[in-house]
Amino acid sequence: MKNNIRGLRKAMKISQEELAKRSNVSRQTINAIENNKYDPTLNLAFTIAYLLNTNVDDLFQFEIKENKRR
Amino acid sequence: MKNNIRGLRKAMKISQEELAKRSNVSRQTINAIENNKYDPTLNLAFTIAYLLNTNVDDLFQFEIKENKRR
DNA sequence: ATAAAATGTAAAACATATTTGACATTTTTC
DNA sequence: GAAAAATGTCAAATATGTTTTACATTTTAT
Repeated sequence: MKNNIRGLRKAMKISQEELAKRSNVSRQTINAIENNKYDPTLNLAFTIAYLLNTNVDDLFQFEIKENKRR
Repeated sequence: MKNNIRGLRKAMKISQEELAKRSNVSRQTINAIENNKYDPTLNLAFTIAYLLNTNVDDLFQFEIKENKRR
C-alpha cells in the first residue's frame, strides 16, 4: 500500500511534527507511514486524508491481491 | 466508524463466511466489523470495499473528531 | 559554516486487530 | 417443526500499529 502523504503534506508546507499533532499521533507514526513501514489504522487514514483535504481512496494506492480461494 | 458492509453483502446475497473467504480473513472478523466491535485494518477495508464493488470512503462513515491542539 | 529545524531510526511497552476453536442462538429451508 | 445454514459471542494466542525516549543524520535558514 503506497500513499502520497509526503507530497500533499509538503504542498501544504507543514512538517511531519505538525501533521502528527493535528492527527493526534506521534511524529514517528507519520514518519513510518510516509516511509511505508506499515499502514495506518483506518481511523488514522481517514484523519490524515481529511487534514490533507483529500480522501482515503485517493490518498492511498491499494493494489488488489487476487485470492487463491480456499 | 460505521459501515454498510452488511447491507451491501446482503444485496450481493453472500454470507459472512463467503465474504470472509473472499477477503482472506476469518468469519469472526467480518462479523465483528459488521457489528462495529472494531475497525478493520486499512488493507482489509480496501479489500472489502473492492469485493463489494464500492470504495473505502463510501463504505465507511468516518466522523471527524476535532482536535484540542497540544 | 554554523545553528536550528526536520527527518530517520531503534527498542521496549502498550493498544488494537485477527485467528482459531468452540458453542449458543437465530434465520432459512424443506 | 425439524434440519441446516447463518450469525453472535468468548477466550487465548498471535500479529500489527502506536507511543515514548533517545540519538543520529539531513535539510533549511542565517
